[in-house]
Amino acid sequence: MEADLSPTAYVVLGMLGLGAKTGYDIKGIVDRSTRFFWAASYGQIYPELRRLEQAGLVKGKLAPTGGRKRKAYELTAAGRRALVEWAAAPPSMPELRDENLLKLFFADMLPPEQALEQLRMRRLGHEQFLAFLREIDARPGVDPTFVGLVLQYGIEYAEWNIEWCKKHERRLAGEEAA
Amino acid sequence: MEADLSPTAYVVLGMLGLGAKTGYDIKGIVDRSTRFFWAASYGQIYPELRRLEQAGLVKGKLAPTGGRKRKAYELTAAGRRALVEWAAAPPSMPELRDENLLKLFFADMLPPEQALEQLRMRRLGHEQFLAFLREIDARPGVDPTFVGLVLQYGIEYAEWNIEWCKKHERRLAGEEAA
DNA sequence: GAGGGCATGTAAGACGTTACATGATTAT
DNA sequence: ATAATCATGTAACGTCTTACATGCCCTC
Repeated sequence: MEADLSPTAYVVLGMLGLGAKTGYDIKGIVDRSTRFFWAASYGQIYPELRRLEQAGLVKGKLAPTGGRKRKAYELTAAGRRALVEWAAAPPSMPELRDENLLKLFFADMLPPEQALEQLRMRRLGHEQFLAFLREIDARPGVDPTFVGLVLQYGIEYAEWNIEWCKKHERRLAGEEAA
Repeated sequence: MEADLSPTAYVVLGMLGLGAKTGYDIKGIVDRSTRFFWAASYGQIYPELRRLEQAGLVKGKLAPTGGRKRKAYELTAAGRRALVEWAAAPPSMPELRDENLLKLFFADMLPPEQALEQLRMRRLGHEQFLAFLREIDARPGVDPTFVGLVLQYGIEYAEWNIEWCKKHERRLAGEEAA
């Protein structure tokens, strides 16, 4: 019905749907949840909130905490509809953006030992990432089903990557020795 | 040593390193290789080639095919150094961009059956993606080690995603029935 | 009273996509 | 002939990051 919005606009709508109130709030939740597969900065969030308000998809009211300026937003009925419509639409072909994979792709330019080292470092990156996600997972509080599912996805994805790197590290190290 | 370049600049350098000659060439190879984890359009490639030439990292010479305008590029020594330096640098924390995962994250907004349908569609997307990669894999021609490794990564990644979706489809379908 | 968290915002610039425009060559 | 492929490019627009600027509230 309405203009098509950017994925980031849906992040904003979605976070309001999950109970975020302010722009600051949204940023905080994004940083602890979606940021590893979809990040957002203040420079996007605040202007986006205003655009969405103008489009009638969210409604904000001033809700200062003492003397501290604060604007609390809510989804409107139209905003909720837009969010649901987007969430139900069929997903497109997977297309991600992984700079580290790009480095690996061009690792043939490196001497073999350094190329292998790239693989090890990729593994380390995912090990750190796994630790980060496990920490989030350990926090008390019950997540909605799919929020929890995606966190679980992140954990299993990191684990899978670690195993994948190990497997190919072994293989390449063996070939190099041979 | 030199200014820091965008990942896309390294895609251009890297493809020249792998034997691409023209901008058109680079685009074609990207579309058949890195585009699922790093895409690039003509609107980036041609201006980037000129920037890189000005920076002395690539060198182009006119090499028309008959009456058809054509400019063939090569890496300079400095260009090769810049590429190797980047490829050897430690990778950063994984940060990808997956809009479909975002939809899944917000699927709690949907009625359970439609949410489950999102999971099924994510699986279908990865099945198509797998078919696409297998076709590339079946083409004759020997890829350099890490180019082949990353293709293998794509295939295993898609397979893993398919299994992951199946597992959670079963689980959620069971819970829904219960 | 100092530091950290809460809260809002902007400006500049980098990055990237889409749509358009043009034309030669090769295969059917 | 005509469609596909080779080949180059630009302009407009949209997206996103970074760095900066501001100020209140609460805890130590």
